[in-house]
Amino acid sequence: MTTTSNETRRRRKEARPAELLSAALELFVERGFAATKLEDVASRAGVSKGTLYLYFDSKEALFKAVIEQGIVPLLDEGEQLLLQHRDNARSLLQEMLMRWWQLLGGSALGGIPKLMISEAGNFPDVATYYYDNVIVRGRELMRQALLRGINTGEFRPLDIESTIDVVMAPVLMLAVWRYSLAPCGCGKQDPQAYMQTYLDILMNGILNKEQHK
Amino acid sequence: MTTTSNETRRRRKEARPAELLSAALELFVERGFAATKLEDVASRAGVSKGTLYLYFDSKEALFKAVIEQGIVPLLDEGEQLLLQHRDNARSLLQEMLMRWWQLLGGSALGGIPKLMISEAGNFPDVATYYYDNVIVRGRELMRQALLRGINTGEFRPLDIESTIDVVMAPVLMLAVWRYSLAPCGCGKQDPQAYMQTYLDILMNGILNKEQHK
DNA sequence: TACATTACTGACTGACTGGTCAGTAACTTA
DNA sequence: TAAGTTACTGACCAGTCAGTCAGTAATGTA
Repeated sequence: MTTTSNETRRRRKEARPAELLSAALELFVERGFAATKLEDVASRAGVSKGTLYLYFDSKEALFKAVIEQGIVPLLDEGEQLLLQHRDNARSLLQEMLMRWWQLLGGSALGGIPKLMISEAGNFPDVATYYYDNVIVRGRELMRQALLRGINTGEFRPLDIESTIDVVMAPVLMLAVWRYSLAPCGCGKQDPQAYMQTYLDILMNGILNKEQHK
Repeated sequence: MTTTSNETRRRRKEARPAELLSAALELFVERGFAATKLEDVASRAGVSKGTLYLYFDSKEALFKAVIEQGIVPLLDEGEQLLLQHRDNARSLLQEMLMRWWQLLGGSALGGIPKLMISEAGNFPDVATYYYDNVIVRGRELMRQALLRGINTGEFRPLDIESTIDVVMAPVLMLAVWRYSLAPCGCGKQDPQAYMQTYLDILMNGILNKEQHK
C-alpha cells in the first residue's frame, strides 16, 4: 500500500502552490471553509495532505492565501481600464461593470465575494485585509468613474459614497448568486438579460435628462 | 457538579422550540452552519444539549426549521401590503422596498439571506424549499408591483423577470452586508443614505419621463 | 405525602479531521 | 553508479463535536 496508484509521483515544487490554491478556492466556495477537508483539497490538487503542509502552515493560512492571491489581478485589471479609457464617463462605467461581470462570472475567482461574505465573521483579520485591499480599492475605481461623469455633467449630481455601493450591489449579487442558489437549479434564468436590464435602469437613473441612448 | 448553577431549572415545554430556533439562527448567521456547535446553541437558549435533541432530531433538522420558521412571517407581511395598498405603483414599490429593508435590518431574520447564500450548496433540499417558498413568492410580489406600474404607464416598459432581480439586489446586498463585513468595522457608513440613493436612482431609472418627484 | 409522569441534564462515545513526522522515492551531482 | 538532497507520502495522534442515554428534579395527582 506504499506504491502510488499507477501514475508515478512527480516533484513539481513550482506548480504546487498555485494548484493547491486553486483547488482550495473551488472547495471553499462550494462547501464553505469549515466544511472543507484539507484531505479533499490536497487530493483535488493531486497531492497528499502532507504536501499541502509543506506549502501552507495551517488551514487558516491557506484561506488567507486564497483570498490574497486570488483577488489582486482583478483590481489591477480595473485600474488599467480606468487609466486607458478615453471615451465618455457613461461608456467607462458601463465597460467597468461589464468587465467585472465577465471576470467574476468567468473564473472561480467570482466565488471570492461569496466566500468572503460567508467567512468574514470568523476571520476578522482577513476581512480587514479584504476591506483595505479590495473594497477600498474597488470603491476608489468606481468613485473616479462617477466623479468623471458628474464633473462633465453626464451624470446627475449624486451622493457619491452611497452611489458607489448602490451601483456595485447588483453586480456583486449576480456573482454571489452564481455560487449559492444557482447551482440548485434556481437560476436567474439569464445573466445576459439581467446585466442588460441593470445597465438600462442604472443609466436612466443617473444620466442627466438631455442625454439619450 | 450535578446541581444547576444558582438558577433552578424550569420546565417550559412551549417556549423551548422558539428560543432554540432564535439562538440557532443567531449563531448560524454569525459563524456559519458547520462552525456552530450545538452545545453553544443550547447554552445560548439556556438549556443543555440534550434538551435540544428533545425538540429537533439533528443539526440539519434544526437548520431546516430555522429557515422554514423564520421566513414565513416576512412573506405574509409583504402579501398583506400588496393587497392593502391603494396608492400609485411608485409608492407601493417604494414602500415594499423600505419595509423589506426595515424587516431585514431590524431583526436577526435579516441574516437568513446570508445564511441561505452560504449554505445552499450543502443543503440542496433546503435551498429548493427556500427557492419555492421565499424567492418565488417574493418575486411574485415584486412582479405584481411592477406590472401595476407598467400597466398604468407610471413605469417604462421593462423586461419584468430580469427587472425583479435587479430591483431586489441592492436591498438583499444591504442585508447580507450587515451580517458579513459590516461587523468588522467595514461599514457601509449609512444604510439610510444608501436606501435613499438607491430609491432615487431606481425611480429615475424606471419611471416614465413625464412623472416628477 | 407518596407515587407517577416527563422535561431536562451532562457525562459519555464514536466518528471525524487538523496537523505531524518517520519513511520513501524522485532527482542531482560527482 | 553511488551518495546526497529534498519533494512527497500516508499512518498516526490529539482534539473536537454530533448524537445518546441513564439519571435527576420539577410538576401533576391521589
